[in-house]
Amino acid sequence: MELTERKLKILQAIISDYVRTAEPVGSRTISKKYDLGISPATIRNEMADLEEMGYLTHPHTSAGRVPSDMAYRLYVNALMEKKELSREEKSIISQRLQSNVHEFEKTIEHAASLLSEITNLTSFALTPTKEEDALRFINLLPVDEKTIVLMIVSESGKISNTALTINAPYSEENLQLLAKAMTYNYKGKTISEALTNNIIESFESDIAAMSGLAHDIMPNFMRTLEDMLNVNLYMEGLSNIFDIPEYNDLQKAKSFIEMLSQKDIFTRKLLERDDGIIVTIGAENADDIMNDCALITASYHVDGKLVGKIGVIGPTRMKYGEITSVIEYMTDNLSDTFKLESGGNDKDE
Amino acid sequence: MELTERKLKILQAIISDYVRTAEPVGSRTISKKYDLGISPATIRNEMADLEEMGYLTHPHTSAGRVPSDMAYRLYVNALMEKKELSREEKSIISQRLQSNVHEFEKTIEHAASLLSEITNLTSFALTPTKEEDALRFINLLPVDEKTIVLMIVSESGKISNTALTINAPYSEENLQLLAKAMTYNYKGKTISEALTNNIIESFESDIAAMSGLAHDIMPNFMRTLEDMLNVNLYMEGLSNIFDIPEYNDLQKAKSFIEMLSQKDIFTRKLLERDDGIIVTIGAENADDIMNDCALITASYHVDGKLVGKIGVIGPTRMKYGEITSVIEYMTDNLSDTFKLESGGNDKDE
DNA sequence: ATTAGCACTCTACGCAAGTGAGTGCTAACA
DNA sequence: TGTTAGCACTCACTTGCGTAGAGTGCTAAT
Repeated sequence: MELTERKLKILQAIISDYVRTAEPVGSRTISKKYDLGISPATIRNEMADLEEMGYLTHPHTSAGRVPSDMAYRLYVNALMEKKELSREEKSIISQRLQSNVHEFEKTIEHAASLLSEITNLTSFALTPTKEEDALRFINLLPVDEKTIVLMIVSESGKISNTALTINAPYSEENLQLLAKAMTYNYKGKTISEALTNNIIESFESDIAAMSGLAHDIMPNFMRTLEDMLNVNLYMEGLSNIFDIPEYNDLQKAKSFIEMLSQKDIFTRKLLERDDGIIVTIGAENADDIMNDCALITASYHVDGKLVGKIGVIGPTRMKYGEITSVIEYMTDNLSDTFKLESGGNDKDE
Repeated sequence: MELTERKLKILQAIISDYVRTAEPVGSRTISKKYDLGISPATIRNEMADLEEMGYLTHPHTSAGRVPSDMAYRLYVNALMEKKELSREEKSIISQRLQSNVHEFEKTIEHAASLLSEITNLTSFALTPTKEEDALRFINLLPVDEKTIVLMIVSESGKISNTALTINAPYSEENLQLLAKAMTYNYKGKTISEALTNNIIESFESDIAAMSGLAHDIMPNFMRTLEDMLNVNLYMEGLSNIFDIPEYNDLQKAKSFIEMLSQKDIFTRKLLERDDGIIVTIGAENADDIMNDCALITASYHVDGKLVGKIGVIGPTRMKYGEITSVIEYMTDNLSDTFKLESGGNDKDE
C-alpha cells in the first residue's frame, strides 16, 4: 500500500494532536480541527490503512488511534519541522548558560536543569569523556615529611590530584627528577594510552633511590588516571514525569525512576550513543525497560575535541521538533562557550 | 490522665504492629497477638484513653488505631530498644565500607547506598563541611607561559586546584615567592577565616612585579576557597518509596521526590541539624512538606574534626530501633576509617 | 476494674446499568 | 471509483447500590 500525500497529512495531524493531548485521536476530531476537507468516514478508511501499514495502533476497538513508534520515526525523519527558536528564547538560553561559566561542572549541571525546565521532561548531562585527553604535565610536590601530592594536568585543562603517604624517605630533588621523568614519558599520550603503559619496570633498574619512590607513586598515578576518565552524570527534572499521563501509574513511575537511578548503567548507555543529535524511539532503545521511552541526546564539544552529552528522556509522545531545536541550540552554545574558555580558567571538579 | 504501665505496653504493641503492617491496629489484634492477658474490650478502653491523651489517632470510626507523632516520639525517647546488630550484620557493613576506602567520596556514596539497601528507605550522605578545615599549604605551579596552577592543600588532606590564565608575564621565582607569602599568611587559618581576609591590599604596595600576579591570582584563590566549602550530597534508594504504602499515591510520591530533588534546600536542612544521632518525626520537621516524614541523621567525623552526615528519610512509620542502630554502627565505622586514613591517601574529588 | 454482648459506623469491594466516544460496514451519492 | 451518511456495535468508564467485614463504643453483667 502506498503512503499517499493525504495519508501523510492525516498521520501528521494525528501525531500532532496526540502529542498535545495524550488521548487517542478519533476521526471526527481530525476532520473538525484540521482542515483537510474530507469527512470522518474517509479519514476512518485512511486510518484503517495506516493501521494496517503499522503507523497507528488501537488501544481497543472503540478508541481513537495512537501513533506507533514507526509513526514517530517517520515523523522525526521526514515530517517534522525544526522549530526556529525565537530571539527571546535564544537569548534566555544563552544568558542562563553564561551565568556560571567559570565553573565547568556547574555549567553542565545548569544546562541540564535549564533543559528540563524548558521541555518539562527529565533531562541529563554528561561531562566529557577524557579518553582522548592528553597528559600535559605531571608534578610531585612535597607537603610534609610523609606526604606528597601527585598532580596531573591534561591538555584540556583538567587537573587531578592525589595526596600520597610515602613510606620511604624522599628528597625534593628525587621528586623533581621523577616528575620530570614521568612528564617526559607521558606527555602527549592520552589517558587511555597512559593507562596501558606502566613505566614502573623501566625505573626498577634505574637509580636505586628512586625505585622505592616510584613504587609508592605509580599505583596511585594509575588510579588517578582511571579517575580522570570518569564522567559525571547530572540529572534534573525527575519529578516532571509525575505530570506526564504516560507515567500516571505507580508501576510505570517506579520503573522509570528505577532505571534512571542506576546511574552507572544509564551513563554507559549514553556513552555508547553516537555523537550529534540522536533520537531513539521506543523499541529502538535496545533496553526493554526503555521500550516506552524516547531518548534525545546531543553532543557538545570542549576545546573542539572532548565530547560530552546532554539530552532528555520521556514518553515516545514528545515534541520532537521543539526539543531537538532547543538541544541543538544549547549544545552549540556550550561548544562555543568551552571553545572561548579553552586555555582559560577551568576549575577541577 | 496517667500513662500507666499497661497503657505503655498497649501503645508499644500498637506501634510495633503498625510499623510492621502499615494497617490501623484493632483491639482484637492486640489481644490476640500480644500476650497482655486482657480482653479486647479492656484494650479498647485503654485505647480510647490513649487517643484522648494524643498518642493515637483514628482514621475513621470503624478503623483501628494509628500511632501519632507524639507516640513515635515517646517510643524513640523511652520505649525503643536499640537493636544490637548481629556479628554477621556488622561484618557485612564493615566489609562493604572498607571496599573503596582509598576514594573518600566513593566511600561516602557507597555508605549511602548500603544504608538504603539495609533499610529499604531513601538514604543520603553529606560530605563533611570544611569550614573548620585549616589551610596547610598553598602552591603556584608553572604549566606553560600563560598557565599556572593554583593548588591548596588543607589539614584534612583535601586538595583543590585551579588552572589560571595569567595575563602578565611571570617568573618562576615570583610564583614561588607569592606562594610562600600566601602560605605564610593563610597557614593554620580555617577556610572561613581565609575567605574574610583578602591579602591583596598588602601586596598592592609591595614589590611591583608581584602586584600584577597577585591581582590575577587572588580572585581565583577566593573562588577556590569557596568551592572547597561546598559539600556534596549523595542520595540513594529513591525508588524504594514506591514500595512503601504511605506513598502509594502519585501525589504523595511526587511531592516526596520533588522535595528531595531540591538538593540545595535539602542540604541546607541537613547542615542545620545538630551532630550525633538526631531523629525528627512528622511535624517536628519544621517544613510543611516533611510533615509526613521521619528523618534520622547521624554525623561521622573525618580526622576527628570535620563533620559529615548520613541518614535516611521515610514515613513516620519506620523501624526506629533498627535503623538508629545501623546508622550508629555505620557512622562509627566511617569515623574510624577516616581516622586511620588521616594523613593517608585521600583523593581529591 | 474487667469483660461479654450488641448495635452502630464506615470503608472496601463487586456488580449492574447507563453513557459516550469511536469504530467498521453498508449502501447511497457525485 | 472515491467519498460520505447512516447505523449497529464495541468497549472503557462512571455511577449507584447492596453487602461484607472490621472495628468501635456503650451497657450491663461479672
